[in-house]
Amino acid sequence: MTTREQIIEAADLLFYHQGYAHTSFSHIADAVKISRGNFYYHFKTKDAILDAVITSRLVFTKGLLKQWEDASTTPTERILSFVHILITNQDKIIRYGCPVGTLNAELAKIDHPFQPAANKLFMLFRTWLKKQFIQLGCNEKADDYALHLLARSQGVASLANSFKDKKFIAREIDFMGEWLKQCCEKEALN
Amino acid sequence: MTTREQIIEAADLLFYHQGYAHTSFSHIADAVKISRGNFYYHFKTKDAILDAVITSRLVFTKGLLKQWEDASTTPTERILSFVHILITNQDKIIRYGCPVGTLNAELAKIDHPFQPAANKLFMLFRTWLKKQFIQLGCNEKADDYALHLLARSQGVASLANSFKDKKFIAREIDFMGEWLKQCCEKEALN
DNA sequence: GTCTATACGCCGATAGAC
DNA sequence: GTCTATCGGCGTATAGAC
Repeated sequence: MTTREQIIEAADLLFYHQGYAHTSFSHIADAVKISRGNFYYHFKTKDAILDAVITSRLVFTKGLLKQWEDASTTPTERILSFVHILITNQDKIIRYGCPVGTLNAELAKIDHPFQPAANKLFMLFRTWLKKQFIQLGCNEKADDYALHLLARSQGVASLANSFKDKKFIAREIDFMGEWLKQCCEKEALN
Repeated sequence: MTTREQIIEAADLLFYHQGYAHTSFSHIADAVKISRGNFYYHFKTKDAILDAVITSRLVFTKGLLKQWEDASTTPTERILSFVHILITNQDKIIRYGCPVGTLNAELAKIDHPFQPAANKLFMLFRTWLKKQFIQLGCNEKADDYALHLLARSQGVASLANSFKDKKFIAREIDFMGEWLKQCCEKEALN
């Protein structure tokens, strides 16, 4: 792995764990075990690292969605794959929150020029979920439902992070499963 | 209003608008129009201001809940009062997110000793909502429903902040109203 | 209570040797 | 490509005059 890739990986993790504002060049340089001076050979500004981290996360997320796409045959199963990241990543979520949500919130708060770029991460999930709901037959409401499920997941991540409660996550996943079932039944009537 | 109170008010606003980490003594001193030196007469450390701000928000929130309690006669109406802050404060939420959620997220991320104190704000809403659901007749599920509604609100605030979308907020409020109606009907059957 | 002056460290960023 | 040395600015925090 090149030094540049190592920097992006370390910055990605530190931005998630400590937040963007709180992470300094020294933190990243220490993590990669290079000097601060060398650091500037690879990235001129802090924003340049953020840009690279967001791009890297976008690539990773596209791969993840593709993987869910290939692993399941029905849209319901695919939507449940999305919901289940709350379980898979529950320890990290309880400790650091949702990586997408917390980055967006932080950048929005300081009015950072890259907030729209970070929002593309949400957009990936939104359009992917919308596609699944269209396949379920909810044509006009597909985008509304996609945003709804995204919001529910964000809310669960946010409260799980504040209350440090795993049982709450499990309960909410059940609620989301019931809601999804209701959606399917409603569509079956039409 | 005393200088101390002015400082707390200015810090409260700045912590909400810019975040805790990003707000410096200079920012607050400028807002109150006092010198940095004078500042330290009132608060020795930055954490001391945070402590005062959290206490102030707790007092304000208790007053708000009491107000909702007095203004409505049915638990359903009271719960809807809670839901409607998303509309009342929608401009601020779109710009800065939820003041409770974003503070909790920020403090959790830097592992700040006052994160549990900030979580008391969520706890106020949780126990108040639980009380309303008990009055609705959902005894065993009251706390689950309280956390559920809190999570839904957090999710809406989070995505509204990222996508800057008012129509989304209105739609989700409708969904929450439907959900609440379903809760009532379910209890009426028992 | 309020001010100015000041200490000291960490920040992002640059210059230049190897 | 990697390093050390260094800059100017801002951060928290203190001392002491008024």
